[in-house]
Amino acid sequence: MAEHNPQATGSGYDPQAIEAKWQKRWADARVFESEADPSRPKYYVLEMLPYPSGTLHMGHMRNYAIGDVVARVKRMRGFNVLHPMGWDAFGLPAENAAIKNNTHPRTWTNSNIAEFQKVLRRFGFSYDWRREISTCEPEYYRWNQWFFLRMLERGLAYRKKSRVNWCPKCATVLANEQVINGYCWRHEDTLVESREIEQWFLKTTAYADQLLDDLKLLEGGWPDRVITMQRNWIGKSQGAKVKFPVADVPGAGSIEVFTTRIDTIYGATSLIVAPTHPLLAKLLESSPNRAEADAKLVQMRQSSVKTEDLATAEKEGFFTGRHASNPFSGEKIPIWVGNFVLMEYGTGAVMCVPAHDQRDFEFCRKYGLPVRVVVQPLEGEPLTPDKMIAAFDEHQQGKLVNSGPYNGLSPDDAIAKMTTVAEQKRFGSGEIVFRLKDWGISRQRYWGTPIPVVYCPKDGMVPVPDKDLPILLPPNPKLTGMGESPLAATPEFVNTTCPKCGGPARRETDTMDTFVDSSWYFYRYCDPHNNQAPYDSAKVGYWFPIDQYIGGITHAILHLLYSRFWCKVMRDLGLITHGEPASRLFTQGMVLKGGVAMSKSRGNVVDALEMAEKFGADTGRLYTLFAAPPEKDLEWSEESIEGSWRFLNRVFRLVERHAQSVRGTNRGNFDIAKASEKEKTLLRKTHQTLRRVTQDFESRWHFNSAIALLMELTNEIYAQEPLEEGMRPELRKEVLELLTLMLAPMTPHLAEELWEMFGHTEGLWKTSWPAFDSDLAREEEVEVVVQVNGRVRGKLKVPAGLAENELVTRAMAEHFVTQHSNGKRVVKHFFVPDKLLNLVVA
RNA sequence: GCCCGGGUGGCGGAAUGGCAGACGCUGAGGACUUAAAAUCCUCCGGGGAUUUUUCCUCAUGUGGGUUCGACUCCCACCCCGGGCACCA
Repeated sequence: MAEHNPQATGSGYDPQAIEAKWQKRWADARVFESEADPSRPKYYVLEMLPYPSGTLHMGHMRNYAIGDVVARVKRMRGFNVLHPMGWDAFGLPAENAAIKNNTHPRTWTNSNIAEFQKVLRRFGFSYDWRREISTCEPEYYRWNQWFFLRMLERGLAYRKKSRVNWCPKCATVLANEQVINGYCWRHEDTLVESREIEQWFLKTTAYADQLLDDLKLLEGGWPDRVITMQRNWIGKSQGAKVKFPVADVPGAGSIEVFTTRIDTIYGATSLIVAPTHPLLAKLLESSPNRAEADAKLVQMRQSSVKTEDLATAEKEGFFTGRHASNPFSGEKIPIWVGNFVLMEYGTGAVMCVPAHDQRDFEFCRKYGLPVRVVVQPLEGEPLTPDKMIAAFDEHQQGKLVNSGPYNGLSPDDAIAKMTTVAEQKRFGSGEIVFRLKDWGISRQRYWGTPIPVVYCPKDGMVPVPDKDLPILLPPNPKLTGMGESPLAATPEFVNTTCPKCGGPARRETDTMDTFVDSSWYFYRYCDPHNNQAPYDSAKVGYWFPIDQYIGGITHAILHLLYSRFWCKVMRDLGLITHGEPASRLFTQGMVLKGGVAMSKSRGNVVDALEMAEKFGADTGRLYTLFAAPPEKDLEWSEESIEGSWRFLNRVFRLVERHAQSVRGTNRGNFDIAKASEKEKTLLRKTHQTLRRVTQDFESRWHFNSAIALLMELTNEIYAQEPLEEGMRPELRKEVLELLTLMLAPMTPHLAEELWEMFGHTEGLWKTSWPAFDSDLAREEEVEVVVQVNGRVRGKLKVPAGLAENELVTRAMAEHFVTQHSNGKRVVKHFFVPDKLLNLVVA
C-alpha cells in the first residue's frame, strides 16, 4: 500500500474527528481525575516518567498504551484509579542543547514538555493531568533539597574526597551505576576517567542489608531478573577480615585482607595488595626492589584505568621484597602487588590461596609461587598441588588438612571456629562486605537541583535552614560545558551569607544527580501542589504502595534501586509506613526498528504523532498491543499496522450497520431457551470470548491474544451476517455491545463512539466491565479428539458432557479407530471431558 | 566464566501436559469496478499417496529421558539476546 488514505476504506470511521470529540468530553467530565477516598478500593498504576527530549516515539507510546489498558480496566472494575504523568526535566541534554543553541535549558526543556504533552493528549491516555509534575520546577526540587537536609542531619549525606568516575563528554562525575563496562552510560564511545574530587554522597550502604532482604517482599510481584540484578549489584559476601602483620618493615603495622574462606588460611602462600593500596609506599620505601617496583606500579596504575577489559586481562604482579606473617601459623609469606586486586572492594588486599581459588592459582602458576592443599574432599582422589582445584562449591564436603589444630574439621566448622579465634586474639573479625557503594550525587553541571549547603570561613560547612528553601538556580548562568560547575562561575549565586554567623560565605556549586528527582516523584503525584511538605502522609498512605509500576528494564538497577533506598529513608523519617514503593513491576519490551531500539541518534524513530495523524491513536495503541506480548521486544512494521487499522474499520462498519436497528432494546433482556441456532452460536462465542479476554486482562496481560480473540469474534459475527435474519435485536445488541466494551480499554475513543451509536446517552466510561455468563458460554455440542496410541485419528461431534464409557463405545465403533488398532485390544484409555479420548491398544 | 531470558511457517506471533501454527502481516488466485483504491471470497510449513475428495507422514534449535500423550516437564549440548564479572 503506497499511500494510506483513511477515507478510502469506504467506511465512516474517522479517527481524527472521533478522537478529538471524546478527548474533549472526557476532559469536560473530568473522567480521569481521582481523589484519595478511603471508602473505595484504590489502584495506583504508573508508567515511568519520561525524560522530555526530542520526539515522543512509538517506544514511549507502547509503554503508556500498556499502562492505559490497565488503568481503564481497573476503572471499569470499580477501582479508584490514580494514573498520573510528569516530566523528568533536569538533565544534561537540556544543558548541552542550550549551549549549542545559545538558549536557556529551561527553554529547550519546556518546549519539549509541551510537545510531549501534546502527543500524550493526542493519544487520549487517561491521565489525571491536574497532578502533572516537572522536576525542574522549584516547587518540586525544593523538596529534593529538603530531603537532602534531612539526610544530612542523619549522617546519610556526607562529603568526602574521593576518586570518581569522570566523563569527559558530560564534563561531570558519574555514579558507579552510570558506568557501563568502563564507558559512560550516555556516551557509549567515551571511556570514563578517574579523578579525585570532593563529592557529596548518599549513604545507600547504610541500607544495603534492607535493600537486599526486602527483595524477598518483591518476589512474585517483580520480574525475577530485576530482583537478581539488584541482588548481584548489592553483592553481599559473608566472610572475615584478618590482619597480617608486616614482618620486615618496623612500624608498618599490618595489612588487612578480606576473605570468605578463612578456613583456607593455612593454604595462603602469599599476600597480594592492590596497586593503589595505601600501605604500599611504606613497604617499598628502602626496599631492595624499589626502582623496579616503582616502574611496574606506574605501568599497572595506568593500565588499570581501562576497566573494560579488566576481567580478561592477564594477571600481572611483582614482589615487594617484603613479608607478612600469617596470624594463625606465624608463617612468613611474601607480599606481592597484583593488578587483579581491587582497592574498591573489601580491604584492597587478599590472601592468596592458590589451591582453592582459580585466580590465585593462575597468579601463582605464572610467578612460580607454591601451591598448598588445605582442604581435601571426603571421597575420591585426594588433591595434589599439581591438580587445579578451586573446589569452592564442594567445600562443604571436604575436611581440612595441613592446617595445624584445625585439621579434620569441615570447612564450615573451621570458618566458624577460626573466625572466633581471630576475634578473641584480636587480629580479625567476621565481616559482611557489600559490593554496593554509596551513591555519589554531586554533578558539576547547571541543570539540576542545587545542593543546599554553604561554606563559611568561620563555621565551615553549614546547612541551609529549611525556611530558606528552595535554593533557586540562578536565572542566567554561564554555560560552557567545560570544567567546573557553571554555578561556580555565577557570583550572584556563589556569594551569600552564612546562616549561622551572618558573615560572607560561599554556596555549594554542585548540583544533584537527576536520579534524585526520580527517586521519589511518584509520591509527589499524590499531593502535587503541597507547599508545606513533600506530600501529605495521609494521601500517600491511601495511594501507596504503587500497585503496578511499568517501565523499561534499563532502569532495573539505577532508578529502581535508588527509589527503593529513598522509600526506606522516608519511612525512617516517619513520613510513610511502607518499606517498598511498588508492589508489582512490569518491564515492557522495547520497540525496535531494524533490530535496534528506537533512538533519535540512530535516526530510526517512528514519530508517535505522525502515527496518530495517519491512522489515529486507537489504531496506534491497538497495534503496539497486538504485535507482540508486552514483555517482549517488538519490531516495528509499517505493513502490519494496516491490519489493526482494517480491523477497527470492520468493527466500525459492523456497528454502523446495526446500531440503528438495536436502539431502544435492552441488552440482557432475553430468554435463551427460545434462542435460534444463530443466536446461540453468537452468544456462546461472545461469552467465551469475554471469559478469556477477562482472564487475559486480569492475570496474564496477554493483550495480543485478547485482541486476536476479539478479531475472531468479529469474524464470526461477519460470518453470521445478515444478523437480522434469525436474530432478535436485543441479542444483536448483546453481542455488539460486549464486543465494544471489551475493546474499550485498548481503543477507548472508538468504543465511546460506538457506545453512543447504540443510543446510550451516558458515556461508556460510566459502564462497568461486563460479567460473562457461564451458561451462555457453555457448548451444547463438542468436538472430541480421538487418539489411538497418542496419535490423532479422528474427531467426534457429541453432546457436551457425554459420559466417558458412552464416548469410548462410540469411538470404538468408528472406522478411523478400527483401522488404526489393527485388531488389537484397547487395554487402556485416557479421557479429558469434552476434549479428548486417547485409546491405548496393544 | 557465572546468572537470567529466548529459539515454533516467508514475517510478527498463538497454544497455562491434550487437534502445533489461532489471530494478523506478506504473497497467490478470484469477485466487484471502465480502472484503481477500498471491500468481499479462496488458498498459503515440508514430503508422499489419492490428484473430485481425503488420507498418510515428517516437523516447534540438537540429542536423550519422563508420560497414554511433550512446543510445554527433566537432563545434556548448540545458537541468539540481556545482565554480572579478576568481588577475594
